[in-house]
Amino acid sequence: MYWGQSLIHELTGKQRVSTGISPSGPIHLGNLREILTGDIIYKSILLDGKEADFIYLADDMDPLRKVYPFLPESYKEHVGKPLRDIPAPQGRGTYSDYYLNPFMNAMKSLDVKPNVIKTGELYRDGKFGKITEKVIEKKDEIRKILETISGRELEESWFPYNPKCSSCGRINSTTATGYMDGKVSYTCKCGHGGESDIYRDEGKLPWRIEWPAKWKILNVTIEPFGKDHGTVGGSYDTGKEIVEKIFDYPVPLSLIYERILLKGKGAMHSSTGINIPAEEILSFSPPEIVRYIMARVPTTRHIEFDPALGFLNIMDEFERLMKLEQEKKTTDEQHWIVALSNAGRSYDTVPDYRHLTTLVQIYDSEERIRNIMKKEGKEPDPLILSETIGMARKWVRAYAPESSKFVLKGKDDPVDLSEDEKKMICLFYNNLRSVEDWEPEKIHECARESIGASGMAPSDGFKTIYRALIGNDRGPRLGFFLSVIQKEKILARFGAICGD
RNA sequence: GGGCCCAUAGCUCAGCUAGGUAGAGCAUCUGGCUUUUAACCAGAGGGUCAGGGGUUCGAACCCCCUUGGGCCCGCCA
Repeated sequence: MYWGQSLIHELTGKQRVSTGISPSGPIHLGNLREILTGDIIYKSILLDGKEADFIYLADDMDPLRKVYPFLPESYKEHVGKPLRDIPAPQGRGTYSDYYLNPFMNAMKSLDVKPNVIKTGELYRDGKFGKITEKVIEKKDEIRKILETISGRELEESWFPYNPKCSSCGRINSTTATGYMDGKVSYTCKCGHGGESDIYRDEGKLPWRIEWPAKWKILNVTIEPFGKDHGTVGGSYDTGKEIVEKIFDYPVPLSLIYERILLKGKGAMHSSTGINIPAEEILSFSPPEIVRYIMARVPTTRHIEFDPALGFLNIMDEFERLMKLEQEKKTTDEQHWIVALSNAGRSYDTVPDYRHLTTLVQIYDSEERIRNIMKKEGKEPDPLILSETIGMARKWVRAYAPESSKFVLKGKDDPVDLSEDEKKMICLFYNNLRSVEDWEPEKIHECARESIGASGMAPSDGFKTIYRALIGNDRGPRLGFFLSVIQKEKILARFGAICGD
């Protein structure tokens, strides 16, 4: 049974899947696993014939933790302020929106359409007010839960609500000094003191309390999260206890997902620079493949992502699977994987990516490539083709191994050939001139005959031809390769070599 | 110190929440097609399922232990 299906199979009643990412930096492929796992589960529930909805929380009330490597030193003064109160590193708007917006676009192209909720707005609208009253009322019980389960001791001055200083704007430098009628009084390290209204965005609950509070006020029933939260004594453990004992709400079903590693580099983190931003991966990978990468394996397994040849293999695997699906030969499990890889557009028009990586190295013109594919009997959706051509170009430029790249030699470029090799090339050249139909098979046959007639071993003959054309011992399948290049161009090159 | 995941053919992995004769792709070898950016077709060889113990008529699968590897674990998220 498909992993997504077995997970949700026994659930009853309407489900609400919740995910969230703190928009503190560029969102990368590793972070994408959170939201895609949520989306896969949400859609699995629907596919299983049950009711569900899907929310995404942008935690823009979270404070900036530190000056990340990608930020200017001047951001030091913003450390401790909520992300939604900090200016964007570039351009206008807020820090949180600056990183959130590109991510939203990425989500859209991945066909992930949750109900987006900004945590800051929940605070602003007083949604956390009532539950915060309860938290403060039961603060001793909560303290005990946190201390017992997480095994750490809280400071004497600990208070389950962090007021935001109305003077310096930080929420990590205040100390609560009292509570009365929905207002928390505080003093701040900046010297200021005041009151913070828990029914407004004048402070926030600490993470370990905010999380279960969100479950309760948003009626969450299932939530995926990274393994770091799932560790013993971690925030899921304490959240579970708090939500049940204090908030009287059943703990949501947990779904712990493993990390995504970059092949040969290690786990993806925004801070280490080992990562591929979401926009970047979508610049060379069709969205279906990004979904497929997450959908094909259970969440408990780590994923090693190889953007070079490994990516091409995943592409092939996916295209093969698509073909099976079209022929209705998929197993139940494969069928689910196909359904969950869908990015909201028609699959049968996704073009042959590997093929395109060769074509884009020969032609700049999209029109040309389109015509060639047409001649081969493939007619992908024009829009998708054009998009995928751009992706294949990007892949060749940025990720392809050297062995997968080539440059067609110019007519008069020098080439080092022995007498025998030259003789064979010229024989091929002469034979090629009489080839009427400029088609892969005909050309290939012509090459074989010419090599044979020259007395060279086939493998040496092909190497020689590639050397003359691209200065390399290997190249794309010869017949196909020459067929997509103008005959005159090929003849001109060989003619020049033969002194014709 | 604690937790999660992984260990199955040379390589990458499936099979483990149905316990019932060990699988796929690639690689290798044979035959066909007188190579081709990891070509295609037909076939073959290849495994002490990391090791040990337990449960069972029967274990890759369930339980315990050991070994090796990956990741996570103050606060904050």
